[in-house]
Amino acid sequence: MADIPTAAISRLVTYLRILEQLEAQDVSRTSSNDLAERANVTPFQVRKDLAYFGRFGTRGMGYTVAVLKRELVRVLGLNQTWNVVIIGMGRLGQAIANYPATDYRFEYVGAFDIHPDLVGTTVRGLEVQHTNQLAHFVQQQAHTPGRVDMGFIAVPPESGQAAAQALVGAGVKGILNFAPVVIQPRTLERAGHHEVSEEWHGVIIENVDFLAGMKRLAFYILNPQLKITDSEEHL
Amino acid sequence: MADIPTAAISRLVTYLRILEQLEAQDVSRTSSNDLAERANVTPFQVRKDLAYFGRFGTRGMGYTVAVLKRELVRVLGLNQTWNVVIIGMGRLGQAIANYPATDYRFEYVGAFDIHPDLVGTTVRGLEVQHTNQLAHFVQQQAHTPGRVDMGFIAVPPESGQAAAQALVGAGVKGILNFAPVVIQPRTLERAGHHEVSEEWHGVIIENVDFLAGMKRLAFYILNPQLKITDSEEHL
DNA sequence: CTATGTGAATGGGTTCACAGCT
DNA sequence: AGCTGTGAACCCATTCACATAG
Repeated sequence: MADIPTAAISRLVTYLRILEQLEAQDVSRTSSNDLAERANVTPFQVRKDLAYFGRFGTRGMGYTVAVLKRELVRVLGLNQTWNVVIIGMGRLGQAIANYPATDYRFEYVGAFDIHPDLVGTTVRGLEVQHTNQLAHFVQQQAHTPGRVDMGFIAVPPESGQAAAQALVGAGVKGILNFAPVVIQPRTLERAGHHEVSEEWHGVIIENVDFLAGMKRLAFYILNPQLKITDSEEHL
Repeated sequence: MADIPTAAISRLVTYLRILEQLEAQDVSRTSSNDLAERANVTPFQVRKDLAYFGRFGTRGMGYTVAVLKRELVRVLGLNQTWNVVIIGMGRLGQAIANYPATDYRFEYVGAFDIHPDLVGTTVRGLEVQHTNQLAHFVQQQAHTPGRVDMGFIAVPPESGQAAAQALVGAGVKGILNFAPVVIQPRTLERAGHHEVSEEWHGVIIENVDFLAGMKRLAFYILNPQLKITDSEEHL
């Protein structure tokens, strides 16, 4: 397995969501055509995306919803538990923690903030700890079932890099960054150097930035002639 | 102006954020190299992206922060007011409405929900109205300075399409969708038909989906060999 | 000499046509 | 016959090299 377009991964997530929907409606069979229509892509795209990972259908028949769903869950790594810590428990962090139906065994195991008013409060059953406890907490959990797999950054933009640094320094390999700032995959002191420092090696950063979404939307509304039927349909 | 990669727009938003940062630090000049490093892209990319819209630099010198910032603000359409309604005032809708420093004149002018416990409450100075008032509200504001330019969808996924339909039916041309569902650019009854119905013509949909972000992150952590230095750096 | 702006080349993602099962 | 799976064609975004301006 090598060389898979990142956009394909985003689409797989969409296909999976559609399959869940179909299963909830007791639909047991589907096709590349059906999936394509529901995902707003072409049937070619659906088949190609799936082909990166295997052969999940039956020629002449289509796909079995349950089978394809199971396979996509496996491909995406959603049949295992992912333990998450959140840094920044302001309104955004709280909204994330309390978002309903975080299906697929994403478990929030730690919540951190630096604000005295928040430290000690309880959010979704977690006592908010001071961020300076993060490294200690992560190392404490390292060899237990509560091992920290990902960190979510929900702090103000000016604290984003420091939060990322704290996570990476503690050994966390995956970051979902909600702060409107570009996380530099290197230590701050070394910014300017292009070498990725050792502790940042293999760290994955995903961004979720709704302020950017607002601004893109403004642009596209002003420039509708750039007929982007999908704009960022699959982000 | 024609044929601009959608990814370029995402990057412009990033460049603008960097320019704001530089301005706040009283840095008055920059270069494609400097911007590239801060945005985690190549200098070629920066220059090409800017070239789609004009010539903003001085050869041999670089860019003036204030000038480039002003030009990007203009290009992105952020020197005008954008009036926004939010549908869905649960935790997510509230977090969005209260997010600090929604700079650049995005103004929340209406908040809607169908839940009786929420209707009538006040969020960021707005009285939450019942969603069935949406069309009336939008039409009432249509020819006033409070004209609705965009709608944000922050409802549960099963209500996403209905919320979009309500917005489009009311004449709103831009949708920022936070619900984990693919909005179909057609009326529900006509789903299955490929023609985009009249009222959906020219409607722009942008998606912000953090559940999808979590799932992509899980995949990339499991498959680090797909060395995606940027994964979805610019979404 | 420095750094932008841009036409040309490259590379990779999407589209296509059809081969391959059922 | 029907629909998947896939090598090849195509197309478009990124990369590059260099001409241009200061």
